[in-house]
Amino acid sequence: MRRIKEKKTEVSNAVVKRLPRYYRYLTELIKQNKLRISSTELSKLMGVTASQIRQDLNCFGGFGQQGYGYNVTYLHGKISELLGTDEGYRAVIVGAGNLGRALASSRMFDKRGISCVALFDTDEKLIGTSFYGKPIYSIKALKEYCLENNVDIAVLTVPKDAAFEMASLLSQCVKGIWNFANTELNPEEFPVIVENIHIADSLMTLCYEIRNEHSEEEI
Amino acid sequence: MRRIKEKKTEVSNAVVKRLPRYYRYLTELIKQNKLRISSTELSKLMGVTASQIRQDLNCFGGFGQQGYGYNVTYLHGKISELLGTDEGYRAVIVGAGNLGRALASSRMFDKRGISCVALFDTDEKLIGTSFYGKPIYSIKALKEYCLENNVDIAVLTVPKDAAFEMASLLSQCVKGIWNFANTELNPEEFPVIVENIHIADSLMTLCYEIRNEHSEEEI
DNA sequence: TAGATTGTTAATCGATTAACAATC
DNA sequence: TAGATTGTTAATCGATTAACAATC
Repeated sequence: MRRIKEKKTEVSNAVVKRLPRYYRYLTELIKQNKLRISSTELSKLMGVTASQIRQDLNCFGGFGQQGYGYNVTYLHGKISELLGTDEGYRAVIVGAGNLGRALASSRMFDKRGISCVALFDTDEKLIGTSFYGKPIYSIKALKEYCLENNVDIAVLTVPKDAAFEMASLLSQCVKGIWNFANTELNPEEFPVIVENIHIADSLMTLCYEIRNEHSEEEI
Repeated sequence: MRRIKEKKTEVSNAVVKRLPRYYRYLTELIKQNKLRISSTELSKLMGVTASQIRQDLNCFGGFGQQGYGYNVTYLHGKISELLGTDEGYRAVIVGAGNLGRALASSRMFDKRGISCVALFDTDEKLIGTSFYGKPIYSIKALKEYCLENNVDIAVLTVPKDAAFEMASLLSQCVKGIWNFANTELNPEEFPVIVENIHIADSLMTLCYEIRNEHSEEEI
């Protein structure tokens, strides 16, 4: 029998949510042919403290070198690994409406080592066609397709009312659901990883800030 | 001379970012004809503590009543107000690509009291046409249009390279920029409210979790 | 070696939770 | 009135920052 758990006292959610941002900045630095960077320099670029950067990275092990800083390519590689970009994850988009198609046409997946392999919909007019080189299949074929093709991730862009049922089905054939449907899927109810995304929440935050900025002046 | 500031010791960002979620749950409760709700009941529904709900709401004043709880419609109205849904904000979409059109076709804006009035692009083939009843204009007309039509919000869905220049222009004619471009606009550099949104970050978080869930088993 | 910068511990800060008096 | 539940203060918890010894 092996050891019980790897997790080094379980990395906090706050840290995990910052990883993609590090990933983006490091990708940019590589493009600029930057070879090394210190936590202080990166902190200025990103608008965070150097302490936070060192603390964050050390949750996963020592990626830097005293007196030198961090090797940009090496660090980028390590963070990519943490985020699973080298796992060759495969994704499908469930719901070929405007949002589903916008996601399908973006280079977001490719850039992160994920293959977006197909779309699924109920619309007979769409089934059998393709979009940006990706086939659109009937939702009836979804489960079988995912199991046979080792699909890891389902991007859920169906109408609210269909979301729960679809998530139940997907729980049986994928590892994670990226949910754009305008309803929250309670992660406890599904035996897979669920990430709910509510784009409009950020729009409302923006409105809150606009409103507050301007009401201050009136007082 | 009036008082210096309204702000009741400035509501924390953590609280503000939770408001849209309360808003969504309350909208749902109204649909279900629920008249009143206690913080305990709502906490179970949302998977947070009752303490947090009461604490959050009290940043903005007493919306409840001892011994009774919260009137759903009243509370929904108060939160709507905080989020500016009754301000009649007007938005334009800058960039009529797949994402821009997906946003333009969604009911997200209407549902939150925001009028999405037009799209802008550089593509001559699109200029002069309309999409979901919204006109598509040349980006050359952007500034003048925003000023003349009292546009409050610009949704930025242009390619990365054009984002900075566009944001500088928009700073002169709108109150807030909702930035989907794959680059971060430093809010300090622009004299308007900027909300950067990186959809793919949430996808990467999902990948991180999938990867960690499954690697645990191997140990 | 001297200088730089990490890794890591300890101190601080802020956010969350618990508790309960106020009051409907 | 008695019961329920808020508003609010105090206690706890966790996350961020500061400091510095380790070391490249």
